[in-house]
Amino acid sequence: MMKDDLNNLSASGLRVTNQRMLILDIIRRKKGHLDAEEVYRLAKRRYPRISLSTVYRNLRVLKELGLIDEHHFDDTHHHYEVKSDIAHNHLVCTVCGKIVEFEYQPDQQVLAEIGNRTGFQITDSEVRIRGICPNCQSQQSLLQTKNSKQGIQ
Amino acid sequence: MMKDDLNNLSASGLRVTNQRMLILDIIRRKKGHLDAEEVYRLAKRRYPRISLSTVYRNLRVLKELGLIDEHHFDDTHHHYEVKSDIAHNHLVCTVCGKIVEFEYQPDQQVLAEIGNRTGFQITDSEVRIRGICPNCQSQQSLLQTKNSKQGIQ
DNA sequence: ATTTCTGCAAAAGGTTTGCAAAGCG
DNA sequence: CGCTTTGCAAACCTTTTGCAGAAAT
Repeated sequence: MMKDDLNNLSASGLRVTNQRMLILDIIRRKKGHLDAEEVYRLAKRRYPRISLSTVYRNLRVLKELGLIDEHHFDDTHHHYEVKSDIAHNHLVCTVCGKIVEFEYQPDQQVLAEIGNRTGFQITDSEVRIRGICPNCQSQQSLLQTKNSKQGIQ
Repeated sequence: MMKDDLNNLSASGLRVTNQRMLILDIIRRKKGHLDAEEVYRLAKRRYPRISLSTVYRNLRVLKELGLIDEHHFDDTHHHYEVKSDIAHNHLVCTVCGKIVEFEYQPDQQVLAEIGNRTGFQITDSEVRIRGICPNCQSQQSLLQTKNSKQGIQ
């Protein structure tokens, strides 16, 4: 836990509880994108009596504090990740849902121009690429091979 | 309704029902992004006995046929729009949820390079920009003016 | 005639909330 | 001690599903 977190919290009249810090720590340590259920599962290992609603409540608090970001990659779960300064873009596998980050900064002038044209005050941007991950590609070709042997199309 | 739609549907063994065509027509006519509830509301005006579950079922069918796209901009609703060939990127207002489209094509070489590096087979990309729309900007400044007069920070 | 589709109502599944007790400052 | 936070259970809300009757091919 960093000093800044304490400042962030107390400045907002929020309290530093074990549960809160635990949840933040879990998201920080874990590379990748966790959903609420996964955070809950990991949190219980270190603090068994934590409840799922506490996880949800704190994910919201941390999001509002700007310490974490919330994404909606698919239609079922929200995903959370640490907020970072570098542009974090996402590659999403349309088969298994796997998410891989990559760095890429769209042309700033183009963004500014879009802001001007639309009147939007731009806060951040993300490039999202959809595709099929290596693992699912090989599984699909296996499946096709198997099916063609059986005469299934 | 276009001839192609009939071909698409019958080739898949699907039937051309009033409800199905109505839903497709509504999404085609409406500029912007509708959620299921809005499609339902609009559909009922033209076909009052349609049910919400029929809307959901057909949104899924049309999505699987590739006639419409589904997006997850916020944490509550799915949004649907006609599928188009040009890259359609989205500007999302973080205050009111308003969505504005814009055209912009990220550098193809860069995308290909990301595909190579990660092993993903890329199907499509989208640039998503978050910001505050003109309308919400003016409402916020109004609010600030009002609050500062009352001594609220 | 056969198969798909619809409307209704009920279920599912992720997320939120009310409340009394516990915990932080 | 006062106010926030927690755990539990119940509520919520969007989306999905089972089923019997209606509609399309």
